[in-house]
Amino acid sequence: MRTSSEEDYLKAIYALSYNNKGASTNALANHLNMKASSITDMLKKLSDKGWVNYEKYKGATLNMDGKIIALSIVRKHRLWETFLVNKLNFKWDEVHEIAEQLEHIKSNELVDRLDDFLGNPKFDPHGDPIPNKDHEITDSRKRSYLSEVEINKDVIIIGVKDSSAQLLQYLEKENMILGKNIIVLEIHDFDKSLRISINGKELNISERVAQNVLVQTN
Amino acid sequence: MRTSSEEDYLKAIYALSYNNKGASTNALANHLNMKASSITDMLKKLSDKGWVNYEKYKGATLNMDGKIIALSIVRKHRLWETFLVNKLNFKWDEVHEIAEQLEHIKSNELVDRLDDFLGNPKFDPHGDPIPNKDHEITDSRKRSYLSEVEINKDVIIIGVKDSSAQLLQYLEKENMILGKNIIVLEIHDFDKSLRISINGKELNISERVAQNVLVQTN
DNA sequence: ACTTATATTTAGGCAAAACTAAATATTTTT
DNA sequence: AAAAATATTTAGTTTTGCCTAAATATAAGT
Repeated sequence: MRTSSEEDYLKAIYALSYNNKGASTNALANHLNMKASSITDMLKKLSDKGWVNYEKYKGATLNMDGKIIALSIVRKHRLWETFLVNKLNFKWDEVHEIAEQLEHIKSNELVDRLDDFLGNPKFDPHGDPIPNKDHEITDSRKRSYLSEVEINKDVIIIGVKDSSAQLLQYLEKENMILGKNIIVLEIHDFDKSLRISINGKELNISERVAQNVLVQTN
Repeated sequence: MRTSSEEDYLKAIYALSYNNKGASTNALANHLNMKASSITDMLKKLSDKGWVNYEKYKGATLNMDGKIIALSIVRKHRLWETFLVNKLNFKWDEVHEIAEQLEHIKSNELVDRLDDFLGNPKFDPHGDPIPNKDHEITDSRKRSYLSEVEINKDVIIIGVKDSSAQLLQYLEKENMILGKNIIVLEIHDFDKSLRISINGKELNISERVAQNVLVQTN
């Protein structure tokens, strides 16, 4: 058995691990809004429980068991977000906090039935892939940030990097919502801002925004 | 703000309070599977927080604020049970434990949207009334236990008293499920067991079972 | 009413998960 | 390579919510 708190740590380590590099104590403390000493304590515990590889001063990586748990939490989080948006008509910027709670509900049966009820979605409302029952992510889409897309290529919005309410509300206002087609018309040399076409309308957006909008390019 | 644990206590006090009589320490300890000393601790705390009237050796009652919280938890529990049965096709004996977790999810918006999504049900799958947004229970049905129904009266199953898996599975097997019509044909003097008619079929059930089946009599 | 039984509270303790402050490692800069 | 800066760990506390054991209050039986 495991606590919600332990699950949060495993998810954080998963989120902060890139290309086989582990998550550092400070990165975790920052991500989880806790003090570094609390992280050290918990990493020892997670290591004792056999979910995490931890060596003093060297950060933490997930082992197989830990990764499976982390992916099952991510799966639950993204399925619940899908439920909230698709069934209860929440906006995509309103669901994160609630899903943070729902992801800790314990019942495999529940998750799998929810998955079926939603029609076994492959992606959540933010465009992030949903791990399947076997904890695998099979995402065949070619994705990149809008800031890196070549000119005149037709792309589809599939998500955001920063999912803060501010950004999501901005996108909403500009009608840059999930599933919309976009063409990058021009990139201004001066500030790297973009002129894009969406719904036949033209629109300028900053580099900052473009760096946070995830698009499908194939 | 309040913890899940505090919510559990408030719900328990609500459940154990009959006709203006409060809940005793031991009754609460028994209901919550805890030791009496733990109950005393928490009653003091809940009293300090202004939700509970507590006097040493005299048990606890909910005040207005406490009652509203308890009813909001009951509301969430019963709405989630309805969701699990009506939307995810769980059986009514499988949902209690999951609903015990879901009832602690914090978001008024979520509860109200869930309520709408389910079509504002008045009763949960066990036949218990669901408090509305204003924490009111408006149950106009005349209900009684099957053991108390007069002979030859046509009644409808609306719930159970004991919601243990054993009983629910027994009822399922005998096809005594929610919404079914029943007529009590005879009550045997010897052991107070009942011969009933359900779906045109006749069937004997024990007094014990009849005492736990809730029916609508009007 | 007095004794026994039961219920409740008090006192002290423990584990989880956070914290602060101080000590120690590691990394970076000069 | 030494000094300074940064990162991490250790040691000791705190709060929450439970526990056990002992003390006290209330209720029941004769």
